[in-house]
Amino acid sequence: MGAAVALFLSTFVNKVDRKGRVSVPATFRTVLAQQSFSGVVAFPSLVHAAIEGSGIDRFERLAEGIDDLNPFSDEHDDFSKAIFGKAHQLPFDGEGRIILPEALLKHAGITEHAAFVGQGRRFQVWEPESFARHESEAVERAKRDRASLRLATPPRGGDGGA
Amino acid sequence: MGAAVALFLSTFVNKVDRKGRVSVPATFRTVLAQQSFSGVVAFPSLVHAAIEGSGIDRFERLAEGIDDLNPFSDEHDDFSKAIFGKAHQLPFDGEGRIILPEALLKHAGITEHAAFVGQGRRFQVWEPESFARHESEAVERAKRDRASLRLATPPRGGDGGA
DNA sequence: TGCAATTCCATTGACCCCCATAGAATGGCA
DNA sequence: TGCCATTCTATGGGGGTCAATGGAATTGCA
Repeated sequence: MGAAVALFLSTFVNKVDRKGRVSVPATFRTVLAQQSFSGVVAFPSLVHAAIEGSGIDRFERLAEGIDDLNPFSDEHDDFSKAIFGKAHQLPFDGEGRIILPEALLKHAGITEHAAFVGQGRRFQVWEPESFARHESEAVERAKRDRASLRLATPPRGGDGGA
Repeated sequence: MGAAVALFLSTFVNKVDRKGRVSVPATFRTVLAQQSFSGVVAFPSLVHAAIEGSGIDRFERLAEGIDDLNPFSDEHDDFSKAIFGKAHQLPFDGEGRIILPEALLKHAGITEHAAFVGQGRRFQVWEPESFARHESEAVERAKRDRASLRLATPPRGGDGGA
């Protein structure tokens, strides 16, 4: 096997069992297992009904930035509460599963299945149907914005384009 | 045991028993137990009705920082009184509990339950309901200002780490 | 000797480790 | 090229362990 790529790619839907356990996709696991904490760090997305996930390394760096810059500033205090305060360390069990805490499940509306969506350096976990809707809406928005973008472009002198 | 993570994450609400004892969350404890003093250093927050907590190491660094910068300034004097003068060293008992001093309990309005809020390199202890109110505001502000967070994160290339 | 604080012990319930199974993917071999 | 063996992933379940909590016993101090 080649060197594992440190990126989270593609989407996997796994089952949440009766105990609340979910298998983290194997390709995600190989990225996460290399880090100083063997598991996932997860917190509720500030904008979506979804869970944001990444390895601990990302958080260590974030903490450095926040703490070193200004340990007593109010803005950083807010961010700390919104992110660190709501983050959870979710260790892998022997089979590479994690347990999603009640608060996160609720925030994302997850019950039976969880969709792991790769986003490069991090990933999100969604309720599958909710994600499907979000995805199609995103496409719709893209379409619409694309149109308005054209209308918005000021008519340049010269040729109108191809 | 996995590699210990040097970050305080999540929020835990624990009970304060009749003797004033509170269990420090186990994940916090593992961070704190590695340090030169096995316990918590706590002082009243300068801005909130909450207790600021961390390990002794961070406190020592803070002391160095303050002292090195300007040992004879008024600022230094004020800081020393506001923080060092009101700080307490709270040792763990055999079960990993601490006793919060009366002054700190009163400052935070804590009676029956205490919420330990992870903030990365440090943490805060709140009265749970009081925290719930504060938290939703903090999250709102964080949402609004979240663009600036990106600026705070140090631009780091992906280091593999060992 | 009495009060307060610390240490020790006990209980409960949640979580983690171990084992087991099925299906898919991979590789080897004829 | 097709079949079989091996490996790995996803999933299910049971039991041991540890964390949180309460109370008793012991120590220290006035």
